[in-house]
Amino acid sequence: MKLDELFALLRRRGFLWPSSEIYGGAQGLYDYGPLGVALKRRLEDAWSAWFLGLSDDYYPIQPSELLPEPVVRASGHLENFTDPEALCGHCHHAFRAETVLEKVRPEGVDGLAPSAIAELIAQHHVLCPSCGQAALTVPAPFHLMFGVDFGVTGRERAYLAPETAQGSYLAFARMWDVGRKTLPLGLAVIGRAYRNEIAPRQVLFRMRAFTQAELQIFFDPASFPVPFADVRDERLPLLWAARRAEGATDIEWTSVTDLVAGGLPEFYVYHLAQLFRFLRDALGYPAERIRLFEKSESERAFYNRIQFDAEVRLDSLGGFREVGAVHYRGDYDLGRHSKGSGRDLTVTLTDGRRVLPHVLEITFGVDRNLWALADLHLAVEGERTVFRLPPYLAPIALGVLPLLKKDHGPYARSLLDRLRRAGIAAAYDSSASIGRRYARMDEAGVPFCVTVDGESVDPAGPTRDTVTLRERDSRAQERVAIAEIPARLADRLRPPRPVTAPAEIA
RNA sequence: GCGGGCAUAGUGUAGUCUGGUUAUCACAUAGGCUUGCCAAGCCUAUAACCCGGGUUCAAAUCCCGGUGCCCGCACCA
Repeated sequence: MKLDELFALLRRRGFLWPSSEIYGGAQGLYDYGPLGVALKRRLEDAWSAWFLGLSDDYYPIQPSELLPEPVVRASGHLENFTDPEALCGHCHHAFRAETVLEKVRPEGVDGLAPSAIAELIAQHHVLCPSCGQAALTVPAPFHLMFGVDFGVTGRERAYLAPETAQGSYLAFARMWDVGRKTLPLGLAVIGRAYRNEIAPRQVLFRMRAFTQAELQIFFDPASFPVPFADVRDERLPLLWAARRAEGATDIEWTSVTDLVAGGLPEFYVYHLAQLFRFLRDALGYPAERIRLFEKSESERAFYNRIQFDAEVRLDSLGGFREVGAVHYRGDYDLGRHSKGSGRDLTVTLTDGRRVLPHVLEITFGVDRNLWALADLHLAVEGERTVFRLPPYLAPIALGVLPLLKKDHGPYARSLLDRLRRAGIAAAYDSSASIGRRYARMDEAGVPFCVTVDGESVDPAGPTRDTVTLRERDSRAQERVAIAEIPARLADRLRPPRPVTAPAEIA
């Protein structure tokens, strides 16, 4: 489906729409409606079930979304947007103003206002290094982070977190004390992050406020044991940086054991495989639409030693898009915050060694994956539109429909209540024809419907208290006793957990 | 930010060039009749000219400015 078409459908059904819509919309901001909220929550629950299920030493936390200025100074985020840029109005290339002006002003341009820099460029007739035209302009400084006044004096600054990871680094010391004082220690955050993107575009893929699910694993660089047997038979769809440099774009399915033999650390490959499995097995992305894109040294941030982005091929966005990643960040983060806070963040292990833990980060874009779920599972099949979400992700699990509103409505109402009490996210619909209602349920991704008919309410008959249970994907119907419904659906409404290898028996 | 294109009910559209009655049609939505398990039919209802200014007796229509979206480029620690 094309982007416009998919977005229109999601908006019409109340999954999501542009924020401040009645004012024409706010760029890069989106609101979720009832179905969107429910889908997002189930996606987050599925993520938690999977990644917290990897180890008893991985814990959820919920850090603040507001970071005091010293924190973002230490993390490096503050310095990274202070470089004024010079843009060429002719060829549209962008350059660091400092680079362009290094000959006429060797002391640098730090602290100069954009207007002052523009004046320097004009005075010295600086030409565009790329096309040679005198068309350089200096736009107002671009702030990646949203800064806010903090405290009553207004002199202190705080920033909306540009990534949730920082909260985990800040919480590490506390969680070390709270926990079992062993490594590895994983901290999982599902939270909002904020970036003042230059050009928000492509709906949920470039937002100014978005939700990330991230797992930061702190580990001893000398030893990070993982249950590698759990993934030993897995093959991963890789796109190597070196092969890309040669112009190749084809995916190479490679076994995880070969990856380890090729030099990647076992702990890295294990978690990369788990991310791949989550996308394929829990979110139901077709394996052939997933690829693991290795970032070359120049493409990744300097502190990332190994980075593969998990990408999914989406028709609505015309190609592969990043939906998650695994970063080996070394000791960069704790090192920066150790220096910035003045607090020693090294820990003493049981063998007496003091180490500054390294970080493995598994990051996952919640909104992006919500979009990917819609792109990959929402299908127009002739007259029919079906949202084939895995049942445990469906916003509504069960539709309760009276075949005839008058005759079966009251019974269906009380059935609805009973099923809700059993913990099933059920919805009632009595309007229009039964076929139309099934169609609406299909479009909203409801995996199951029960229909109350004359047989259900027949006081004497043997079919009393039975209903037809309809499955979205097959449209098959079956007559079942009401009492059996919760048990029948329970397994299919629970998100999957990572598969573990059977214990080896000596 | 730059270049190009687009903007009419919830969705898709007619009307715009060539200004002129109450803005077209379909689907969707709500209620009713009918119907007894897959978007059937009939009746009724709700609902739109992106915003601001200008020209004109009169603007959805012409002009200017703005905003938003789409595509490409740039940007995306």
